[in-house]
Amino acid sequence: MKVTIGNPAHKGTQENVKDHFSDNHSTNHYCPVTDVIDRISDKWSVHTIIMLGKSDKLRFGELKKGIHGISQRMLTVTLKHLERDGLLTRTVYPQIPPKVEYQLTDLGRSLLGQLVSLSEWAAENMNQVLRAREDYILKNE
Amino acid sequence: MKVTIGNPAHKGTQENVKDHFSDNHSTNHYCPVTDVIDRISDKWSVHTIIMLGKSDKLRFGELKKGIHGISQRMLTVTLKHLERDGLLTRTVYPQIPPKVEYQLTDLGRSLLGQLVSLSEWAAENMNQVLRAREDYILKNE
DNA sequence: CTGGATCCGCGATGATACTG
DNA sequence: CAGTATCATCGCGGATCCAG
Repeated sequence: MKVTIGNPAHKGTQENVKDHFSDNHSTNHYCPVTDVIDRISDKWSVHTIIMLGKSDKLRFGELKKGIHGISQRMLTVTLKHLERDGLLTRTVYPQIPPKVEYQLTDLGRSLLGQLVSLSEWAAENMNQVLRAREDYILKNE
Repeated sequence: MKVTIGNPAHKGTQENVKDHFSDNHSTNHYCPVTDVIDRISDKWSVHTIIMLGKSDKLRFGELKKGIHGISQRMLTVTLKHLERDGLLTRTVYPQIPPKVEYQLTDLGRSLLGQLVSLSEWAAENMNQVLRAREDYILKNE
């Protein structure tokens, strides 16, 4: 079987899948795939990165206002995680009232590229997914 | 909704981000990004898709054995979700003992491409992330 | 062999109140 | 403005038992 990949920049995909799979499941050692999944498994992280990808620098309040539905606490936690992982920088201006700006690092922007690619996939294929769900419901009743 | 098609790589990223951002946060309507995030936010889904991407067709037991750490229940739930969303097919062979085979659909394989790309990003950049974490720890003590 | 059904603990998350 | 601290909840996911 041959896997057809949309991104021509990567060759030998089948082997890569195998490699990553081996890394994931054959040992109990550190697994980069699991790690990155853990990072983006939190939807707030994804929304935050995409948000910063749009606007370069943003303040805490701007992020809170822009990311629909996020609580103050989760925004704080999310930003701390992303900063810890080197995906964004946190700049504090020592003034009253406080001002803090967040900005993607180069690393963060490279991940942004992946997430945009993923969101494009979502936009292109969501109709198929929705139709599959309808068929599934019809089939099981 | 307009989406820029083609190799996403890193060109034109800013504009695409803006489009998707508008879709995501400016309205309360259906959001494909949130939807796809919900799908891959579950690490078992990702592992399952990658697993199937490696081996074409797999039986329940083979998946269970291959995906390290997954429980029977979560594998069942995960497979049901993926089938419902049209990402894989479930083929039952009416025999005793039962035999069920799972296989990615074309849609599933196209998502596999995205996930492989993401895992490649993870493999290439995990060292930077790990170093950032160490620095973060050192900085905060 | 391939699940379905049930119970349940725990971590993630939201809400709220408070602070420099 | 930009958080911190605390509490309550709620759903994910593991364990277990059962069935076709």
